Amino acid sequence: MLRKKTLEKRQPANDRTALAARIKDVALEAGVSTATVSHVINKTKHVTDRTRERVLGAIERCNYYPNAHARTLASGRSKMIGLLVSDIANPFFPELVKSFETASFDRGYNIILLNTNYDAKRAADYVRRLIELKVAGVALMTSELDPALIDELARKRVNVVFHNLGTVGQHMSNMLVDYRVGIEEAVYHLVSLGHRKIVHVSGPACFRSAVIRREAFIESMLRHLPEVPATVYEGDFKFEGGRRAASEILAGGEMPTGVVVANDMMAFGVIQEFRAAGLTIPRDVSIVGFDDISFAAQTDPPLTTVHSPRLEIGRRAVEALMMTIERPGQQGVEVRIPTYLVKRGSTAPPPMGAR
Amino acid sequence: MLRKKTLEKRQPANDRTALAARIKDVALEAGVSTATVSHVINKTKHVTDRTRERVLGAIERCNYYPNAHARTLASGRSKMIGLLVSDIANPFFPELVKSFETASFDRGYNIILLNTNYDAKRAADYVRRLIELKVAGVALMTSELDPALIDELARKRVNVVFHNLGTVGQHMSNMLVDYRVGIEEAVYHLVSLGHRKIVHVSGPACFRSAVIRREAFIESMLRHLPEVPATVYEGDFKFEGGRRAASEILAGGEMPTGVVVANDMMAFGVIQEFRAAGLTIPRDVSIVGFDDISFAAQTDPPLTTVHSPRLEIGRRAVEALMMTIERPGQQGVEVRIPTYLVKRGSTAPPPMGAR
DNA sequence: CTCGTCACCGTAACCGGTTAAATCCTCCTG
DNA sequence: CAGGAGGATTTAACCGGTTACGGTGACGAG
Repeated sequence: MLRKKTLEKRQPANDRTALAARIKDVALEAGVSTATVSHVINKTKHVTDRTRERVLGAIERCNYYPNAHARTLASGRSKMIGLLVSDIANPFFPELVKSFETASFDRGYNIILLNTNYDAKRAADYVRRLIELKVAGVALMTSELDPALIDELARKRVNVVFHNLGTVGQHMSNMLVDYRVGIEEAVYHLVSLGHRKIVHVSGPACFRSAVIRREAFIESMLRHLPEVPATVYEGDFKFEGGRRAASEILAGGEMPTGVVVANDMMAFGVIQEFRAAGLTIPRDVSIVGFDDISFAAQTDPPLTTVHSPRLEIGRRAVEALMMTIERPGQQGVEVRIPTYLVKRGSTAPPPMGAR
Repeated sequence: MLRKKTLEKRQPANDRTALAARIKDVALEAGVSTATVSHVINKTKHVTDRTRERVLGAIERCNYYPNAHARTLASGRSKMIGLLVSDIANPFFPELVKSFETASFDRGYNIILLNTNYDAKRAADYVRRLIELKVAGVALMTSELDPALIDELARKRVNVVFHNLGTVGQHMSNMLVDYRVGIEEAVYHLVSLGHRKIVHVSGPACFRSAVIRREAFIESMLRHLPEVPATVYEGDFKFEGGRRAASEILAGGEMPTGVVVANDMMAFGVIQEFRAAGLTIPRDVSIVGFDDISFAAQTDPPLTTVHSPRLEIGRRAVEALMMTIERPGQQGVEVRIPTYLVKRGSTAPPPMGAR
């Protein structure tokens, strides 16, 4: 890769244009110094109109693309953001990624997407790579994070934004998605329709989000129906888990009239299993999902579900990062994002006999 | 960002460990030159076991992370790949991205995800950024690509892999997904079930993939039912477009017994609209989708659809890129990936009266 | 004992930019 | 007309690595 010595370096700029022109070639072509070219590109110093035009013309003629690596190396500023997600194929993430990407793009940043696949070791490997890349910031939209990693990020003074995790601090922000309000609205919705036998199908206990939703459900039940014991079936956040939970419910003693499910995929599984058993939704049982994935509006019946604002999470996460990137030493922020119920067709008053 | 002069540079390594240790600090700590450290890290030259251990120890003690930018700048080799997609929220892409990411990770590459949102201007902007980043390669998994852009990539000798597009050439490969075989299987499947009145709901004519599927449908019909005119309704690749197409079909004269739909989302729309009109799937009408998105297996009835192997596309795209990255000057490859029919519950023999 | 070879390691140029500080003009003021 | 003042440019050090090339010491052969 090293260029041959003196002679070749003196070759006219246009010999290089076919390949990669360097700032030096542009400077030569424009008859100015590399510093001036740099200042024109970055608008870091005032330059005469005439000079600027000469430089811009030269850039054009050389078909010059500044080398981003040389740039960040010299300036210490990078235009890249790392985005860690657990599983991009999980319908929760694509929209989050999309809005995150859009918001980053608008600010001139590129994102490096990292899919941990729920693997903590892999997440650790990724974090190391991101540090080596000297990224401007990292968004950790996953849950499987070793505290040691977070320490490492803190030591390296990397700007970070978490998703329902770490405490905020120097260059560390947190997106606090409030699952509670959504679950509360869901339970209240069913209760005000007249339901009293309401159960919950939760996610796996190893997911923090699942636990929070579960606890929120229990709390809400206690608030609205203190005399009814809150029953919970554990699923796996997947379609099959929903089916299994539903068949457990069917096998159990008393049939509930309302089910609050911890995510939409499982809710679909529950619905399918109930249907297979001859029940009609929402006539016999009301179902509430969680997430409001894009499909939820288009199933039959359309799913009543708690909307978790993925677009907003992505956008606000970038904003939070920008805050700490642009003002180093600034304290991070805690952004609270509420969830809310979207009423559709999978809920209705309980059947007469069950009231 | 520039460090203060001479004195500070002489400070002992451990003053820097808290921040970012440089290769120089590691060399000092190990009592060797930076060249040796570099060789140990990259295994580019043989080094005594004793020396290697000293270096590794120093790296450990300094908590040293090599600067990736300095590395690519000096070596001219980058460990990043650009991945352009049209819309990550489109259910076709997440799995593709996932397998692409996994395959890249395994080879030590990081991916930069770029979402063009079907916007050619944006795609152009992205390509420019990627060139500035001197990425090792670019995967263009979108359709809205200006030929001028492709020229630019060719001029800059960037390794590229397309998705059903550009011809292969120097450092340019192509993933040729064969929609034809899948459509053919779909039509043949319906024909052998006894269907004769089969129509197609296509995607918008501005999508190349939609046009190919449409033409494949017409061809297959001509092959199997030369006496029946092939009817096509144009949709938009979205749920709503499916519904609209279905209502057109219902409004039209003769009701078909089989519908081949150009993607699954529209197929769901078609099914919903037919149901609303009192029809039962597949008793009254058989529906075949295209894509085999993960939901397809879990709807009611499960959707018979053409599987388009997204996981394989991602994996093979990375392989193709690696080929041209590792052997520069090598001709690109054309990878042909077939699609195939997955029979599920949305197809059945036509109703008796219609045979 | 001298010399060549070989294995190992260090020196220093270079990658392509940024930017503090120095230089060079031009113009204004006393 | 000398002496700044101040804006436009240039000079050159630096970012943190890689790597061609040269130097050094041990050792075997002549």
